[in-house]
Amino acid sequence: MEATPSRPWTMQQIADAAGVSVTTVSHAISGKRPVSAETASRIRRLIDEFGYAPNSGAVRLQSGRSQVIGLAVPDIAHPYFGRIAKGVEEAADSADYGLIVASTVNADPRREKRYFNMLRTRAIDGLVYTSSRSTSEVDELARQARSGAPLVLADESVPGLALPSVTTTVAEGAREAAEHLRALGHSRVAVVAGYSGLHSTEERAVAFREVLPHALTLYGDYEQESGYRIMSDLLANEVPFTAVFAHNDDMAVGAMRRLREAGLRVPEDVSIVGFDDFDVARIVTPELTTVRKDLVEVGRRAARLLLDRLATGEAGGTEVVPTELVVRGSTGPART
Amino acid sequence: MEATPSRPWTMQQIADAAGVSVTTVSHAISGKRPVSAETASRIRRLIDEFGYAPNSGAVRLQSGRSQVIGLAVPDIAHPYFGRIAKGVEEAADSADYGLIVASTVNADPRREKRYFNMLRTRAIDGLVYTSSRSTSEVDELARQARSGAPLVLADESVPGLALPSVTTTVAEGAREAAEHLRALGHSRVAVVAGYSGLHSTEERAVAFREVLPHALTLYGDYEQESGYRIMSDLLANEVPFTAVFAHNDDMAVGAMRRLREAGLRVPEDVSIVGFDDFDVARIVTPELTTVRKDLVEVGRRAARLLLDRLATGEAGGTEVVPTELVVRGSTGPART
DNA sequence: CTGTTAGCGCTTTCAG
DNA sequence: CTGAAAGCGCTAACAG
Repeated sequence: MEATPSRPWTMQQIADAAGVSVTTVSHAISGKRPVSAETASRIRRLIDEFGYAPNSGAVRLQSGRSQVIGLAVPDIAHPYFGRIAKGVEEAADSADYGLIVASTVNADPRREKRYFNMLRTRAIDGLVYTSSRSTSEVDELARQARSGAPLVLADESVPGLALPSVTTTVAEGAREAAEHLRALGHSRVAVVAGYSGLHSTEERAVAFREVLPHALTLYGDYEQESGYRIMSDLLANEVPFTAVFAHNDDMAVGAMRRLREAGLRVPEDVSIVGFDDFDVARIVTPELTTVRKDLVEVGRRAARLLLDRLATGEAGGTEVVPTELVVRGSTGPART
Repeated sequence: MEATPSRPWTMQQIADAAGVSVTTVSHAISGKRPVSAETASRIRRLIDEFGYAPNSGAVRLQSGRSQVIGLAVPDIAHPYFGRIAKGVEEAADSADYGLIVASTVNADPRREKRYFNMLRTRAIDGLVYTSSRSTSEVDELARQARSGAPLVLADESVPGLALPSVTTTVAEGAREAAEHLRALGHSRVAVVAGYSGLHSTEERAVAFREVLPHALTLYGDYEQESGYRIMSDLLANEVPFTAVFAHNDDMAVGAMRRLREAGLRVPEDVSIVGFDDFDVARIVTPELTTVRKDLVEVGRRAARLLLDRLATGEAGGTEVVPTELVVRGSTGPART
């Protein structure tokens, strides 16, 4: 089998075939200068026939732009980041930009620097960053921001970092969840929170307690197992509660599993509210009451913010995507 | 705020600062030619100090290579493709390649052509393709394959297309599932299959019937709802069966939901086997017996196959990743 | 061990 | 409306 595709056509070859100069071919393609109708159509025909496409390296070198943006995520396989990625890809694609995905897993220092390096080599024109908790990252982020690199934060803003960002109304969401529970008569509520270092985790915890001041807050790691474990601890210590608010659906499901194992019924004995509205929320029985977060939209807007900046040169501000409480079967009146 | 990052340093500037020619700087970086130890270290220091990184457009134009590969997936937000993407990214990253993700959703013709176009513009050096069912795609794929484009198929091979690919032992998986059910005494089994057009769907259906020849096969679309719907039809027609084999976990869960609504117990009345071993398999009650597919490994190997080809020029062959039957609570002895 | 020179394929002045 | 020519930043002969 032949190893390498045949050498691609160059603009010069199209020009020769059309009997014009490369300048004319270039302008016929870009439309930045008038070209006689007849010549233009001849060139177009030749381009189609040859299957010519301009060499991206040459375009990039000449223009200084790569028409590619980057997306840094901890784990592309996780549905949470997958959704953000989907939105980013969608917006990038419709602006005719490519999307390079770089994983930030494991805080591997080499990988950590990778996307910033892409920015410096001009492999990408800008970067959508979904925050991790690593402080070395935050330092680098701050440095890049100061140097004016086109950077947008998606989903998670970093306090003290004046970077354009797209977040969601997690505080409102948490407040709504709390009000929903309070309206059902719950007053003793356990909160299964996310990483304690994350800004959005704190926002939720604080907002929730504004409505239910005595909510007992325990921190997990957003994984199902931590919901399970925290619930185990609560049960082992005979902590009295009639409702649980988990910072994501996975932990809610973990908590629910533990409750079921303990012989407690949802929602008769304990009500549960999750966060995110992922697929699991509709798979468990009863279906989960949860706060929906439109992460695809977050990704879409983050990319648009970045693309706008690349187009206009003006760093945009901050956008907020609304959350929405979705009431399903996992919440009911407090047992009295 | 300043709009654009300051113009990056060029190799010439490093050379001037070091008092040498660009050639020497270039070789000091690449190591393709000896450079005096002293000069080399001076250059290295300057590079660090300036934060210099070679312009990727220039490198690309010069070398004809972009150090980026592409991944075409129907939907990056779907955990199925997210896992493949994770493996591909991992392998690409460790070979110092970037990864451009292109979505192929909705069979939008413009998007469909996009990654092939990237190949032609040399924006990517090769492509990992996860098959869709669109025949226009298959034609284009065949054309590209013939022209020797560096292409690797991941997860799904296309019969009649001699392209390097990485698949899984779905037939063995289906056979194992069938044997497991037969050993439990099941003989009337309903199969909730995937898209009828997909090669891997047929493979599973055929292999399953080799063991359980009378299995009634009904085609769905891999979505949970289709499992639900197919189960409804089966029930409405009073088709007798004691077990269900679904081609993925989502459809298994849909079928399970419908069974529960009909008052049937799993596994006492009906046993269920899924496929993939996704998170849902462990969330439902009882936990799902399923055939595990290591999609991250599929992605990893597909990328490696592609990268090897780019490095050596030799198109690799076909690799197969093993599946594994995972027995959990959703299967039990046939009701007699 | 180092420098000079010629491009890679394209866009964009500057001149018709 | 069209061309010639000068680079964009880098690598790789070729020549010391």
